[in-house]
Order: sequence, then C-alpha cells, then structure tokens
Amino acid sequence: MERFSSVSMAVVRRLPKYHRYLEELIKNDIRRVSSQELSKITGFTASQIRQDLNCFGGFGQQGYGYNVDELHDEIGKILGLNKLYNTVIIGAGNLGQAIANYSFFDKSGFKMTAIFDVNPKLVGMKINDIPVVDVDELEQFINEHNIEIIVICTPKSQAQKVADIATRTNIKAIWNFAPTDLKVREDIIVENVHLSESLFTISYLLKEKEEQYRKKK
Amino acid sequence: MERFSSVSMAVVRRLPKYHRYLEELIKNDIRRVSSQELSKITGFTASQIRQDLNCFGGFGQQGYGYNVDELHDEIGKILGLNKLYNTVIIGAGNLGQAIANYSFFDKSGFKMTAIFDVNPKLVGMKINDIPVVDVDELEQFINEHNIEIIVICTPKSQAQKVADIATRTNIKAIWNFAPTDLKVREDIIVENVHLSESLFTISYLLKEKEEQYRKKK
DNA sequence: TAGATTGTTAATCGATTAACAATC
DNA sequence: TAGATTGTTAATCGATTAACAATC
Repeated sequence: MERFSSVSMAVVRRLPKYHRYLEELIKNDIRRVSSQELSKITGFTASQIRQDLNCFGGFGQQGYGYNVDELHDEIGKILGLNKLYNTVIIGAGNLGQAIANYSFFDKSGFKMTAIFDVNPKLVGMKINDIPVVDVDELEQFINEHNIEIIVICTPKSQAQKVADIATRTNIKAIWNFAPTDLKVREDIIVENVHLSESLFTISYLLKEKEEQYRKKK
Repeated sequence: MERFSSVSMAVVRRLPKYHRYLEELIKNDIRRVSSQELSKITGFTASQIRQDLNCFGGFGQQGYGYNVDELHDEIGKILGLNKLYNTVIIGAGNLGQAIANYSFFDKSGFKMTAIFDVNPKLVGMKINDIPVVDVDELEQFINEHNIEIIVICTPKSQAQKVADIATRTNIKAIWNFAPTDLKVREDIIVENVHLSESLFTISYLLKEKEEQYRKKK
C-alpha cells in the first residue's frame, strides 16, 4: 500500500481506538478529558497521545485538557467518517453475512449496497435488507453504482479473480478477508484481515509462555 | 498483553506470513529459496528476513539459501503449530459460524470443541460437526475439557461477561472479535481482531488520498 | 495569580537497513 | 577454487518517551 502523507501508520492505527474510547466517555456524560486520563483508559502514554493528536492540530487547551465531544468529532473527520462510501461485499458465506449484518459499518458511512455470490439459491434474497446479486454482475454493478470499496469474503481460490474484476473498475479500496495477498493496481488501497495470522500469534505466545514456565522450574 | 521473551512482536507477526509463503513454495515444488527470493515474494527486505530468522536459529546455509521444507517446518514449530489447543467458540452468530466452518484452524491444531450460544433453538445443533452448547454450561465445559483458548464472537454487550466467566477457569488465551477491550487477568493472552479499526483505516487513507489529489490540481 | 495541562523540542529506545566477513 | 549467500555487526532511521516552556 502506498503512503500519501507524513503521518505514520502507527499513529493512524491508533486513531480508531481514540475514537472508540471517546465514544465511551460521551456515553458516560464525561465532557472533558486530559491526556493523562486518556492514558489510563487507552493504555498509551499521555505523551504519545499528545504527540498523536498534534499530528492533526492542537485540539486541546493548556490547563484544561480536551473537550470530549469536540475531539471525538475531529478524529471522526480525520478518519473520514463524515463521508459516505458505497461498498459491496463479495461472498455471501458466514463471513460476508456477518459483515452485512453488522449495521455499525453502515452507520459509520460504509453503505453496504449489495452482496455478491455465485450460489443461485442465495441470489435474490436479502440479508439485513441488502440484496444478494449474482457475481457475474459485479463489474457492471460497481460501475453503475459508483462503488468505492469492495469487501472480499470469498474463499482464497476466488479472491484474486474478484480482485482482477474489481481492478478493471474505479474502485478505490479493497478490504480483504481471504488468506492471500492480492495483486492489484498501485493506486488501490488494500487492507488485509488475515485471521490465521492473528490466531498463530496466539499459539506462538502460548508456546513461548510454556517454555518460560519450564525454564523457571 | 505481557511479553515473555526478547523477540519483538514485530518479528512474531511476520512469522505467519513466512509460513504461508513457504507453503506456497512447497505447493509449487520449490525446494530451495534465498532471502533475496523470499524478499521478492513477501515484500520484506532480504536483510530483514535474515534478521528475523536468526532470532530463532541459523536455518540457512551460506552460498545456498534455505531449504524450503525445513524452514517451513521450523517456523511451524516456532509458531507452536505442532501442538493441539482445545478451543471453544462463544457466539454462534455469523461470525462464530464462519470460524467454526473454517476447517483450516482445526487443521492447524486449534481443536474446535464446542460453540456456545444463548439461543435455545441453536443448542443441540451441529455446525461443521461441532456441537452447539448452552452458554450456561461454559464454565463447567472449559474445566472438564481442558480448554485453553476461547474465541469471543458475541455482541459487545456480552463480551466482558463471557471473559469474566472464562477468567475463573484455567484458559490461557482469548481471541476476541467483540469491539471492546477486555479486562482480564494479567497472565491471559488476549488477541483482538477489531474489524472496525481496520475498516476505519481504509476511510482514513481514502480521505487522505482525496486531499492529496485536490492539492495537486 | 497559581495550578494544571497542553504543544513541542530534545533524548532515548527499538526496529530496519546496510555492509561485509564467514563459509558453504 | 570462485561464486553465492548466509549470519552478524554496525549504521541509520523512525517511533516513543521525557522534559519543559507556553498558556489557559
């Protein structure tokens, strides 16, 4: 994936966490928060939090801290959550359905417009009010509906094919759940969710802990 | 999450990628690979690959490179993939079912023993041959079956409750898909998969790209 | 004004890359 | 032996933390 600005991905990947925790604070009617308090909640150091936020502007006030509502809003804008992104899901299996059913994404501006599948039994159905469409119509649909993001929830074997079709269109980003690294145009953003890599990290840590434990004895 | 050894998480999180790519090479009957070739495939630098591997031992041979089969095997062992982990899934919604149906995890040593749910209609059913059990029996089941890993696929509202129950047992790790940060005993490994954080990263990059584009004009 | 807390610079720490001697 | 490529040390780069002056 290309980088476009000077803000590091390490910082960017912390932004959604800030956003989420600020939401919690709003729910609890907390109006004001210092970097130190945020530190306690998020686990990041206060210094890091101030550094991170100052990549985007001075949202705080000396002697006071940050206004929770305002900061939440600003981070939302930085993340682009005030915009609408026409999105489609490809693959109506359990994973595709899970994402279709998780209305939070829709509420956050990712408009789930259709789900594509090869299975003729599913085509024509609706999942969480989102129509299931034949995958043969994918390319045309993307073009006609100005789809910007595609979510790949197909088996590994189909993922690259789907990416190839999508790459012929004007889509801008791929959210890929297939356990493979897609080859696409340089200008397309690819965000991978590789579940097995996440799970394997657990087994690594388990094994390591076991070994440490044995050594101590 | 605690760290236990000197190998950094940055390195650990690359190991599953090496493992996966080596599998591809084996499938293509390639027996031997240099760090330079691996660099081309994985996108990491050859230097980094050699550094990474040497955290665990000298698996290569000067002038030759690495034996693909052997390296794949060694990394598998490092990741603990030669062991069995009794695992349960909590939440038989789409996500829980997706994981239950993805037999790759089972093949990798994560023995999916049961799926827990509150819905009495689901209890007693089987998903990919894995029984659905009433969540009331969770604690007892964990104890009786020596469960080491639990996978939380419940809604956000239930996640901490489930974690609290599990924390009373001897489980060793939690794979958490609920969009919240769990509070658990220090000695339990928690690996989060926060989907919305991943998706929000996409919208950040989209927005940023848009801005860059506008600036150029 | 005094106290608190930010914004920002400088110091530290860690991870990545470069270079090359060792050796197959 | 000559060529290739590792293992490993040193250099560089980037990210995190510490410190403190600015200021609300």
